[in-house]
Amino acid sequence: MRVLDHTLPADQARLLFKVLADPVRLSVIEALAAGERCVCELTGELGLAQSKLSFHLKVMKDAGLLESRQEGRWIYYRLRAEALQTLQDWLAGLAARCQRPARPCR
Amino acid sequence: MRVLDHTLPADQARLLFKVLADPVRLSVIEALAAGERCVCELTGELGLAQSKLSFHLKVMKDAGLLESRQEGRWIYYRLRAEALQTLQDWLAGLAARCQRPARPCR
DNA sequence: AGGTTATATCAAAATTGGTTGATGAATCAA
DNA sequence: TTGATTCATCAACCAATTTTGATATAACCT
Repeated sequence: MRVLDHTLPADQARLLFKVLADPVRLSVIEALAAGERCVCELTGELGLAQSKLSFHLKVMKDAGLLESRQEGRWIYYRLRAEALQTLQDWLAGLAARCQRPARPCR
Repeated sequence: MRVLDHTLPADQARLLFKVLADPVRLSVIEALAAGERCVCELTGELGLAQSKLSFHLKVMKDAGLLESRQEGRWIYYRLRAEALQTLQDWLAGLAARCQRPARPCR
């Protein structure tokens, strides 16, 4: 088994975790968990400056956590369930491996 | 339902995500997935400076992802499977409703 | 066309986070 | 009790990320 067999998926998971590790982004994510929203709704609901929200939406979209569609001058964002599933799978894999006793050190 | 019912778990989740968002910490986690280890084993296996490893172990422990026990002068760390489960549950909760289309924005 | 609204982008400033090397505390063994 | 070993902590430094305010772009309306 080569080291690289791991590092690639782990690194993809890591990028998603990084995205989830920010309070502003988490608040956006929780809002989107209730369903799709346009940017103007999110700024209102969450009380965020527009450029700030826009920055975080881009980070999340680039990481594959969100997708968007345009409708007139509004842009609607939603969570990508696939990305959430990827993370759940990664965590499940980790949890599966982590039940083992100690070897004494020394 | 009070706002705090959410914010507390979300914030705990956020701390766990932060922990998982770092490559050094991920390597520690993968090592610990194979079973409990003492600090000196981890420095060896992962080729990390001792103070660096110690810093990251603290971050992980504070977030509730690791627990430790002392045996003589060695300190053994292990993953808390519970924490992993918390995250999986949190992610599953998000995915449940996230595909609902938006009501059109005005 | 000209004005307005929704969103994105950018550069500078502010903040946060990680690394390093040195020092400290606790345990053990001689 | 001295010296060695294991681990934690600290401060200084450096790197990455976030925030802010300003400006750009594109769609829509009159």
